[in-house]
Amino acid sequence: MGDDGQHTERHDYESGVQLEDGMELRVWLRLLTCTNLLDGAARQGLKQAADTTLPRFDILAQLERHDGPMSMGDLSKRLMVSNGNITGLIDRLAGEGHVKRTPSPDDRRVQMVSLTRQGAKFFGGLAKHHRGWVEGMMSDLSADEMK
Amino acid sequence: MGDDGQHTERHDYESGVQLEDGMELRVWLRLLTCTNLLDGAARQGLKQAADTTLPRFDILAQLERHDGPMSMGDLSKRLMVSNGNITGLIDRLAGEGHVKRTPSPDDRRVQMVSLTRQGAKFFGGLAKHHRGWVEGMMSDLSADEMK
DNA sequence: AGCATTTGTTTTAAGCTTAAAATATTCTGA
DNA sequence: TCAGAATATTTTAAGCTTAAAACAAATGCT
Repeated sequence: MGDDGQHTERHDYESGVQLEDGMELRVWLRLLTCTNLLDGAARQGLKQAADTTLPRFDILAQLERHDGPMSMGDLSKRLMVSNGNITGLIDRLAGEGHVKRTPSPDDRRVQMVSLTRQGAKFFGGLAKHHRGWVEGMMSDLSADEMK
Repeated sequence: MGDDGQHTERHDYESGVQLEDGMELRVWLRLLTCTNLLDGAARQGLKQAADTTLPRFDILAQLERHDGPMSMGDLSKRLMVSNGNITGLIDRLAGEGHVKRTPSPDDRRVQMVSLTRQGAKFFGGLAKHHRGWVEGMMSDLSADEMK
């Protein structure tokens, strides 16, 4: 397959005429493309390793770090995504038995979410795998650069 | 590439137990969150300014830059997304009158996509607006850093 | 107490994304 | 020539995401 014939193509838009005109725009688009690629790689890894997804991983990570139940709203704020989004993700994670919902005793509007034992165990293995992957990818960053 | 990676890890014992343990993972998650936020901001801007989306913008940008029809496959490779994805996006852009499909005369499997006059005009205004936005966001990057 | 506002969650509608299956067409080698 | 492999696109099923509407419950004000 001729997948690698990109060198010739790359030449024509990085050395083009309006270099300074669209510079920021191009950086921006390139940046988006890069993060999309990394994202895709992570997604594939999680899918293959444990048949799960990045958003679910994020939620498990958040719950594990918090060490105690969190409300739907807490999760929504912490992960900075819409609350409707959290509802669906927790539905699926609960269906898999990784988390459970418990109505708050203080406020009947609130659902508290916590890791099940199974979920904690699952995340343990997952984090180990994923950490290795991320470390490999970041091996060229020093500790300072990370900050 | 492994300049100083090992050294830093070895000397991290002084700063708490799990600091080095989850560092990369945390950087990774933070990074994802950040790009999601930027992405969301861009999405909102495009939505409000022109009732369009980032993926559609990307396609228009690609078509404008290429200056001539591109096949579905070209777009798919260039934007590095699945071809099924392109199909849907082009459907919508065509519905809006911004692009048009033309069967290739050479290969009856191929659909060539090109900007309509309306699409080119639309993208003109869009790029102007979006460039301003991106420039504002990148005002703290030097030209070297962009590369 | 009673009514309006606010807050927490879910539902809905629309769009983005992928992987995999289905189609249609072209290319290739016996 | 013609069957099988490769290529280009579309379709399908599933999941993620958001904004906005709908609900439910708590809070505040009079």
